[in-house]
Amino acid sequence: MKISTKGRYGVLAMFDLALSGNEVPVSLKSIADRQSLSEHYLEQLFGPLRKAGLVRSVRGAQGGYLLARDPDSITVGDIVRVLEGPIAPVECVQPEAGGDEKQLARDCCGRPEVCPTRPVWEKLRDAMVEALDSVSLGDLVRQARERRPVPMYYI
Amino acid sequence: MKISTKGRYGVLAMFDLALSGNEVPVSLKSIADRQSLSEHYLEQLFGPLRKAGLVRSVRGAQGGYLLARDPDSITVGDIVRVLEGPIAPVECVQPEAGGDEKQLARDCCGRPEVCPTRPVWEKLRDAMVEALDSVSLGDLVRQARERRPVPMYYI
DNA sequence: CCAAATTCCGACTTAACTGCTAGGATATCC
DNA sequence: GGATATCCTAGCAGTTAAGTCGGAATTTGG
Repeated sequence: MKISTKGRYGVLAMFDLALSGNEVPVSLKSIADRQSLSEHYLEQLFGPLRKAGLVRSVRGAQGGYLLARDPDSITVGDIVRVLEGPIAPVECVQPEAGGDEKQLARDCCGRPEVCPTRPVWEKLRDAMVEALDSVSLGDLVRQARERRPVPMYYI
Repeated sequence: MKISTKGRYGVLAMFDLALSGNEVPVSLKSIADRQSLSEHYLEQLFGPLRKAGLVRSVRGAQGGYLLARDPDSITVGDIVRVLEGPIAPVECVQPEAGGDEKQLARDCCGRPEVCPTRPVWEKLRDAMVEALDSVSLGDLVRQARERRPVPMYYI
């Protein structure tokens, strides 16, 4: 029941990007240094994030990444879905909503009748989706600024 | 973000136990047959479940397992915690409640200041705990009976 | 135009975990 | 006493997690 480092590091890196203002590109190296992550490993995460349209890249010296959208419009759920796949505690409740749920319900667990435990997993899935989609990068940035007023040189 | 087969099979097997009335012991073999699971694999799950006090065992011929408590007092969360460990999306929010949360908060992610993404994981954890603890075996049994009125021989 | 910085891409590695299976000891009912 | 069970420990093949490595392509500053 854990999310992997992909999800954790991905959210942290995206938070870092959001906190950095989004005016000039931010290099993975600087993110890796600030957040104590492996630069090479971050590369693996930003490929999918770019393809999913959550970040834009700028190649070459002084290049890096920028959020592709407003921080308030990017939820933690968006990031997790890209890096970890569909938010679902078990495969048979993966579509997350609508679609061919009805059909899935019948085949679930390889039995013809409806799986008796399915309702719990659906409830769990919905709770997870709600929790992750209700928090945006903008929210995280504002929370962080409250705790540590402004990124300034006190010392 | 998936729960493993331990959790899935465990909940299904406990549901089977609850559905079976809890008057005579139910053997793992019969559960395995009904739910299409491996008997040997179920054994691995019922050791911990017994040690955690969720089921009682009766050894010998005509033996098997019984729920140790009222089906309404055993939640899906109880079962999942035994078989999958603490319900928490990341390690640094594991205590689930109270305790030395404050202290953990500071050391989280190996940095001295508070981890900026921690609030999301706490929110997710709480949502998961609430979803899993709000459903009992009794609830599942009643739901199942509604759909398939009574376990009777129709054919 | 060159060198440094940086994204981009794919392969490789190591360790741990998952999902079983095997075999046997012990207890109990008929 | 034999069939039926739980109990316990070990092993094992396949997958995944978490990174590492090396190098190509692209851009900027000097």
